[in-house]
Amino acid sequence: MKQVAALAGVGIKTVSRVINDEPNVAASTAERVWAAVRALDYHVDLQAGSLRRSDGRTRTLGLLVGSVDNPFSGAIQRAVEDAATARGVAVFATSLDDDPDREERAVAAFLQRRVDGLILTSAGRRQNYVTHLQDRGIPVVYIDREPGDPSFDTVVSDNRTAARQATEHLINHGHQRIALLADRRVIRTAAEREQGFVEAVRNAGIPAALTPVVTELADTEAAHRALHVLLRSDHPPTAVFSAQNLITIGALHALRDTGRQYSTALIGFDDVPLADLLEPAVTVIAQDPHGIGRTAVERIFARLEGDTTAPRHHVIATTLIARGSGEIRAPQ
Amino acid sequence: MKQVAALAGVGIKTVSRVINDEPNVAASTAERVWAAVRALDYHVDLQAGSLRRSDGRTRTLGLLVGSVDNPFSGAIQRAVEDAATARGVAVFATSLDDDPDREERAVAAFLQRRVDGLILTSAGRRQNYVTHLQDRGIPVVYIDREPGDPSFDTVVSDNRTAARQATEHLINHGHQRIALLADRRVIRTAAEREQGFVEAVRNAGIPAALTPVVTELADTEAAHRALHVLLRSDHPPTAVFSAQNLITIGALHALRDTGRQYSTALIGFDDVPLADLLEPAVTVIAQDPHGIGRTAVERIFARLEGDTTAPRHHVIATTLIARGSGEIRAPQ
DNA sequence: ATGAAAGCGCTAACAG
DNA sequence: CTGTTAGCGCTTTCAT
Repeated sequence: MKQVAALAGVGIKTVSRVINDEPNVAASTAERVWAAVRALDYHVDLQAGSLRRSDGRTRTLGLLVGSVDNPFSGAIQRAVEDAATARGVAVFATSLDDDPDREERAVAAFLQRRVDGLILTSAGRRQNYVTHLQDRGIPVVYIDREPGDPSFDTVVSDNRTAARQATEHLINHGHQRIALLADRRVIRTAAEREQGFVEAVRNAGIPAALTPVVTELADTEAAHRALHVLLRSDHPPTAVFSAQNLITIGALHALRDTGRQYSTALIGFDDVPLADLLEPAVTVIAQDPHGIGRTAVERIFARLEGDTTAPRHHVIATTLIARGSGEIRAPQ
Repeated sequence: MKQVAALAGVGIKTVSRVINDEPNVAASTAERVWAAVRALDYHVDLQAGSLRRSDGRTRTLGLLVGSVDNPFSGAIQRAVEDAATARGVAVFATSLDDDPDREERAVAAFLQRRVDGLILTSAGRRQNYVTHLQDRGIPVVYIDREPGDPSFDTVVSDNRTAARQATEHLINHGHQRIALLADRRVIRTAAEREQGFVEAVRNAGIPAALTPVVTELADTEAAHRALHVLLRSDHPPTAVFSAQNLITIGALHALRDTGRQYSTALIGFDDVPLADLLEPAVTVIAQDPHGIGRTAVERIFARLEGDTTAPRHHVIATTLIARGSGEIRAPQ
């Protein structure tokens, strides 16, 4: 900036004024400054500026998602990026991998870089960093999973209701022997989806013995194996509710292996790519990751702009998309 | 940091030494400092530090990909993140959307935040920012597409050879009427894939009249419509090479619409999710986005660690994965 | 309309 | 082994 000032023959503060579009600069002066900026290909140092700026903002956000390499997270990230970029804010994106240690390290890394706000997926375990965030006045929004602390803004899907809806859909198509395939119970969303499943089954008066519940399925392969075993058992399920997208993919493989894809009903939680091109096409409960991301980032910016109202708990709608696999009727 | 120093009863520089793990601090002093750090939940300000640090590093990288909401980009981003996080470096990820203006703005935003290095996908048009990057000594790696300037490190797939290989695969299965569906020609990779296609067809002595080339397909819908028209024509292609993943999805829809999925051969460039579960399963040329990301970030760190050897041009291997759709033989 | 001086939180250089 | 001083690039405050 000093160099720009020298080249334009003005004081350093005048350059600052021009760069930041502040008033009280003669048009001719501004033009000389811009010319110098172009000549030197000068770019302000936003970080140095934030050190002295009264609001202390770095124009930076931290985003912690399941994994950037996952369509659900990717859609969230894209929504956040779009809103942030429009306001001149850049986004640090980090993957969580459902690991509480990673969560803690990621938040520490964000703090060391003085992000203006945080959008976080929590790995579950209550972290003690959160109280400090409150004190520091850094806006935080938890997405996808409730942190168990109602003093934060949250943006989630109603996992329990959606899971109950999916299960009722299967029951309405005549099924009783319905298997649940779910992720590890420590993951809050997995537990909520299991609750919804159990409620639907219980409300319908179906004996628990008919509805095997397999949890702790951490990846596609585990889901594949688990369903394979169930389908080969003496009393195989006539319908399956797979409570997460990777699990759905494992379930699809197992159904294919055993040739049951046309006779066993399947509903998956989370949409899967190309679900409509499979045979049968896959019925799913679709979340709205774009809506989740957009809502979260809007909340952050509202807080940054001074909104001090009570924490908001947004529930983003899910949609049951009937494509065929979920409408296969139970054998008589 | 001043507060920590006060609480620990030491000078500010001693705190700095402890935080940065520098030598010449008594164990007992260090322990007192750490206690104060924990008590205040203190986090260094990396940005303030970089202002004064001799190497000037911000421990930050800029990554520009097609779109963070895209499996190919996501895999690249994940690989970059993993290597960066391991070294205490955070990553700004931004989406390009094949828009030269976005490219320019994204690079400017990275520069204003003083990233240590840049991993870029270029939107094509030669940008004049690049010369300044060179002068400034900021390491840059171009990925996915050659920038046309050999003075940068690059990490790409051999699009032309891979496209030729895919086309030859179709020819070897007896096809002559082969259609090419491709993206806009201004995108360098699209042009290269078209070249490979044309070479293979020409080498086989197939008349150009038999091999319709449709380019400028910017999205799934356009590809869907284009192939639909071809399949309904008097002399429909017996094989299709779709030169990008969204185009492949559009092609799959068109084949399904017209009931030709079992009689028309298809090879796609880029793997698509669940390709193995479709019927027939989809044969593809798979790129290695993880390998691209890993190689690019390693190049950046090598340059940051002082590697001043000539620019390297990495070509990451592609793989033809034969799953069925590409092995459908031409009708006699 | 413009500029000079101070200081944000930190690390480099040097002194003790 | 520890502390003091200066200054990174910028914005704030205040003077002109």
